[in-house]
Amino acid sequence: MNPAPEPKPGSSPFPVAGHDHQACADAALARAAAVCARRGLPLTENRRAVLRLLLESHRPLGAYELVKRFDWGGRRPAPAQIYRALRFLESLGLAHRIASRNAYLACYAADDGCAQAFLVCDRCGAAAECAGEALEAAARGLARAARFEFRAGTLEISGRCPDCAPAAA
Amino acid sequence: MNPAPEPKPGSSPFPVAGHDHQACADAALARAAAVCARRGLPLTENRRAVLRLLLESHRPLGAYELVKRFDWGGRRPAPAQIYRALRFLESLGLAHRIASRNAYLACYAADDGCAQAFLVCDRCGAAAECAGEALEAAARGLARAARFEFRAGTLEISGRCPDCAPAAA
DNA sequence: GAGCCGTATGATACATTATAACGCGCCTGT
DNA sequence: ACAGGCGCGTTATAATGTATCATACGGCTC
Repeated sequence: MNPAPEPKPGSSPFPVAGHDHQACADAALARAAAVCARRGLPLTENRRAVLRLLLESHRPLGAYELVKRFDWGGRRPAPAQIYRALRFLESLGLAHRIASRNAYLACYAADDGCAQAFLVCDRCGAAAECAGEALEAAARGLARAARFEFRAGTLEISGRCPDCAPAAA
Repeated sequence: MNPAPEPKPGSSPFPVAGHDHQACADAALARAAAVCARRGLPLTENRRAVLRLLLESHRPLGAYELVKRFDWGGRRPAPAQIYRALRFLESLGLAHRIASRNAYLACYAADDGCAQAFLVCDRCGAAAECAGEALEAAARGLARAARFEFRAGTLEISGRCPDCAPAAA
């Protein structure tokens, strides 16, 4: 749906202006390992590899894009392989599915069970995750008003990231 | 992803307790006709039929579910037919895509360009659309904080509708 | 160590969801 | 009339996601 070129190397991946990509990815990987350890679940080579790809991209990637990028000594994994890793990562909150794009984004900060928001740039595909009390409150308020039992909520916002906003429509 | 039985005939389609389904659908169809007329776009037989199916169901339907239900004198339309109608309806805000379900829901109230929310029952598949200032404000607030140019936002909340909440997990 | 069980893997096939492409017919404006 | 645009109907195909099954590997008990 979105051929979206990789964001220009120089430009920030949009959430933060001066952003140390490598440090950010390393930290997230370490955190992921800790999360898995705490739960006694293995962060296997496959899972780690998929997470690394997501972290390196810093934007949502489709499952088949992951298949393409997965360099596995010449061969390529079957889709199921990737989906299994994604499901695992999602179940632990280490990655999120961006439903409106059929794509998956690595998680950089743990948020348990609360409504989350994703800002996805229409132009370059960059995405940021965020959450806040206001969103949480709004989501729960809407649910309560409808006598609906809230379980989880995801807000997906499309628009233009700071790098792309000035550019032509 | 969700075989979801049609909600029991007696049970309310969840947003409202005493809900006149027929009147609601008729009103929505009339409103749709008005919207199309105002824009000078034809609400053709196909489009009307698809919208009617969505309205009659009162819950999100997949495109292929619409294909199956589309009674067309014995034959069945090709998916493209349905997708065209859906795209048209969506572009006019007469239907919405529920990305997390790959399904489409008829719209019962016009909301232009603001953040919308959908409450979708995990169990029976019933769905309600709602919107509110709090959500709108939260969405715009998150975007502003990230220096992100807001275009549109959709909040999809999963949980249990009033009919299903009391039922076992 | 031998057998057993649970989980993750690797592979094939398949299901589901969505779009591309093309020609036809209908309407509309001139 | 007739040219152009649009929606339709159709075929084919792309993109996305799952089911299934056999295997491998690690930990456990005996």
